[in-house]
Order: sequence, then C-alpha cells, then structure tokens
Amino acid sequence: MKNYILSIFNDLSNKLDYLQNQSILLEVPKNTGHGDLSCNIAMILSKQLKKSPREVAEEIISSLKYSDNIINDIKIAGHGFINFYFTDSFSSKIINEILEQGDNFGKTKIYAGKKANVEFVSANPTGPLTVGHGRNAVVGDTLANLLSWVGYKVDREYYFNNAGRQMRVLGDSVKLRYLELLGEKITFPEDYYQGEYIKDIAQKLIDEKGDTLKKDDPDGNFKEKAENEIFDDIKTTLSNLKIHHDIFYNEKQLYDDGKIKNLLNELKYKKLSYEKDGAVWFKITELGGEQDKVIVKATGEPTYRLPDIAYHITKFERGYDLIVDLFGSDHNATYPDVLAGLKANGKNTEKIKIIIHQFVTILENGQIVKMSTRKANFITLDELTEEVGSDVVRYFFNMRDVSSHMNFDLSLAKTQSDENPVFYLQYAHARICSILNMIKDEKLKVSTDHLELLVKNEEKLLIKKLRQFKEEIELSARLFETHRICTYLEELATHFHKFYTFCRILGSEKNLAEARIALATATKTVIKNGLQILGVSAPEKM
RNA sequence: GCGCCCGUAGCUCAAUUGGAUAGAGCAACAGCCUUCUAAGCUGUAGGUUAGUGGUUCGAGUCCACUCGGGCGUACCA
Repeated sequence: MKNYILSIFNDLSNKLDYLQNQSILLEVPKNTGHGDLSCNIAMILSKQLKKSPREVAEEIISSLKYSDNIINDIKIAGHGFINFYFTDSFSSKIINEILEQGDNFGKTKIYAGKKANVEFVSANPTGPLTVGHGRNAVVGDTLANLLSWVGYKVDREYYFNNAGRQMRVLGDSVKLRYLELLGEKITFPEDYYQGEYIKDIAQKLIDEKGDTLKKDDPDGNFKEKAENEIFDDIKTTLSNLKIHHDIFYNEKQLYDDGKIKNLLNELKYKKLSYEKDGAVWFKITELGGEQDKVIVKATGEPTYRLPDIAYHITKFERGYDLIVDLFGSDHNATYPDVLAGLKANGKNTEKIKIIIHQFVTILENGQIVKMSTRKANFITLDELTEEVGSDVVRYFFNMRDVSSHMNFDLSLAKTQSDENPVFYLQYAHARICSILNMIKDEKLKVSTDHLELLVKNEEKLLIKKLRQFKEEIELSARLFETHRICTYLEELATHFHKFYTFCRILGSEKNLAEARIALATATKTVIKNGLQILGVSAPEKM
C-alpha cells in the first residue's frame, strides 16, 4: 500500500515541480486515529516554499489523484501531517494474500541471488559455552534466518583456533588432572582451567588409555582429546538451541594455505609494515588508525590480528556479498584493525557489517554472577536450556536490542518462566489452532467471500497489524535487528487476544463466522512465520 | 587518561531512525470464566526520558559538556 501512495505522488510530481526530486517518506502512525499511513512532506517543504505546512498540505492533497476503491480519506492533521485512510475492502485483501502464501508469507526476494556469511559464536574450544555466549549464539542464528527470509543465501560460520597459548594451557591442565587422578601429587596453577570438565576429560583418557600417557607431551594427546571433547560438547549445546553451523573454519588452515605468508608479504611490499624491536608492526596510522600494532611478535609468532585479517580476506574470496560478524563488546577494539587490514588489501569494507552486542549481566538471587571460563565460575548455556527450554532461551536473547546492556535474573527465569512473553505469543497460536479444530464439527470453513463483514474495531486493528509484517521483516533485516520481530509479534498477539475476547466465531452468523475464521487463520500463519524466524516453536496446544 | 556502548514508570525493556498525547510486560490496586484454552481480557495508578545547554517547524533520538554504569585500551584471543 505504500507503493500505491508513492505512485500517486510520482504522478503528481509532474504537476507540482517542487516534488520532483523529493523523496517521500511514509510511516505508520503510532496513534491509530491518524490513519494507515502518514506523510511529513508538507512540513519539510514548508520552509523552502515559504508557506505554512498546512497550506502546502492543502495544495498537495487537492492535486492528488487516487482511486476511491483504495483510499477512503486523506486528512491534514497536527502541524501538517498528511494522513491516508484506506478503505476496509482494500485493507482486508491482506487476508487473501496471507492465506495464499501460507508458510512463505513474509518472505521477499529483495536480496535474491546474493550470498551472505554470518559468523557467530566462534568461541575457542577451551570450555563449555556459558550463558554469556548465549546472546551471541541466538542472535547470530536468528540474524541468519532473517537474512534468508529477505532472499540471501546464507552460510553460518564458526571460526576457531586450536593453537596458541590458551590451548596449550588447556592441554597442560588436562595432563595435570590426568596425573592427579593416577595418584600423583601435583600443584595446579591458579591461572589454569579450574573446571570440573577438565577432570572428566582426564578420566576419559584414563578409561581409554590407562596410564600409558604419563610421559606424553601435553600438547599432543591431551590437548587433542580436550579439543574434541569440548567441541562435541559445544556442538551439542548449540544443537539443543537448534543452531547448526554450515562451516567450521580453523585458523590453522590460513597457515596451511599460505594465506598468512601472502598477507605478510603484501603488507611489506606495500610498505604498510616495518620491523622494530624484533617484531613486525602493521602501519595502521598510515590507514587512519590511532597507533601501529604488532602483527608478528619477536618470538616469530603472529598476533591474532594477522590471521583475523587473512581470515576475512577469505570471506571476500569466497564470494560473499554480505559479511556479518557478531562480536561481544570485548572485541570492540579489535575490529578496526581488521577493517584497516582489509582496506590495505583493497577490499570493499562496505560489504562487512560488524555487530557488537553488549554483555548480559547475569544475576542470581539479586547478585551479579561474574563469568570466567578459566576460573570455572560459570553457568553453562546447556544448564539454562535444560532448565527453561530452548524457546525461552531463544526468545529471551532475541527480544532486546543488541546494544542494550540487559540483565538476566536466573532465579527469575527458573521460577517465573510463565511470565516470559514467549508464552503469550505461543498461547495466541494455540488458541487459534484450538478454534480451527472446533469448527470442523460446526460445518464452517475458511472463507474470504465476506471479509466486508469484519467491521469491529478489534478486527480492523488486527488486519492492520497483519499488513505490517512484511515491512517489519524488511526493516529488521536491513537494520540487523532481531528484537523488532519480537516487538511486532507481541503487538500482533495483543490484537489477536482482544479480537478473540470480543469477536466470537461460534454462534455468529455463518458468513461473519467464516470471515473471522479467515482472519484467525491468517493471524496464525503470521505468528507461526514470525516464530519461525526466531527459531521458536509454535505449539498447537498448551 | 583515551575509545566504543548504555542511562526511559518500583523492576525488565520498547519507541517506525528527527514526528503527533513517550508505550508494553512484570509488580500494585479494582473488575471479567453456565458459550471457541483465564498462560487471556477490561480499568486504575505509576514519567522533569540521569542533568545542563545547543541545533529546528518538532529532540528520548542529533551536537557539546557534566554525572553514573558496562567493555576495551597487550609482542593475550
């Protein structure tokens, strides 16, 4: 319907030349009394035309040519808003559209033919995923869903590193626990991995190999076993949240393929690197950065920056049109270096969308729980999922803007999970399913033959809300904001519950009952599709 | 110190990217089940949008400063 208004404005621009190169912004007013769509163009042009906004609005409205079948009324309101009111018959056509498209309603082809890569989680296999990782995991997966709804072919990617210092410490930790379990006296350093899971891994090694590994290097069997066990665990945790990655990219491959070496040579050739104090420095100041950074340590080992840049170059080489990185706020200082590196490599960094999400403060009984994998002070994501279920976890992490520093009270989540808004949505869906079961016995069917009978306020508002679904998806995808889907669905469910309360189906006259069934069925489809994007189930019974 | 993020009802958070009277859910109070699921609905109460100034037709949103909180600020990742 936006398109229709834009088209009549376009026709008008031939007549009023000040509309020629003016972009027309239309929005759905908050206040339902202000119509279906609202335009602020008169206020914007008022200064330039030296007329009051209302005068400009008058002039525009009187020249607009439109069909009475589509537009019922156009009014000037407030300081000079032009409000459009659609006819009921035009508005309710959305029900037909939803019923025809079913599970596909809401999908668009805006970005059809484009490839996107969404990298998320990317935790190194040093321990189980914690509640702290939950937000990243859930939002990343949902973002991937959202992008595919607007037409992208999406790959979900997990980047990890099984070399380096942390992994060595991990291997050492397992070996010490192994020796300990075999009865040897050990001293376990404070900065080693303290978690119980390390002992479990050591025990498994004893079960499998006995004491034959006593003399082994911790970097061998111990590290490898730890990595495999932990990775299996991480994948299970993700799978419990219905998250599956398409690609697991090992940093090691960058070395094997010579990508690191190539990049190093290139930077040297372009005079963007230099040697100082035995280390190799990346000349970030040359590229507009704050200060130069070390990319190869004096020990000869690269810092994380070099592989990070090389890794992102591969994403370009792999042909993605959109590259999404989802990081926690602890990474906010690192991505500018990566972008600088990509620019140095001649890549178009516009293709990259870096999303930084803020941390979730975990509370238990009102106390802040500080999480640390190394100190084994954490609540695992698995424990949470088991406790409250995948739907609640997914909904909870999706429902807020990633830039918000959200609080998560575990005790509240466990004891009062009924109050989670996800149940409100699911309940609306279940209620509709229940009605649809019931009408089979009443010889009623879904029919759009008499949608004109839907004239009550609750019906009109529900229809209006249904109309907004597509646009909400497009906006959410464009802004990379999953929480908008939640906000929308909550509003939709509210309108449905009101409709349910005031507009009965059983007992109404047949044509009206069937029109209402059509409306309810359309609502069910939209709720289900919305929940589908969020990765939350739409139960038929509750 | 510097950089990024945040500060909205008692609590958890929205607010169509600068729009009209700042909205939901919890919690509180008062109502609604002999008819499609009461995990619902109706109503009441709750606000100087941390503060001060600025930009303009119009600011929770943009700019400056102040206060308060989170994350960074490695030859760790």
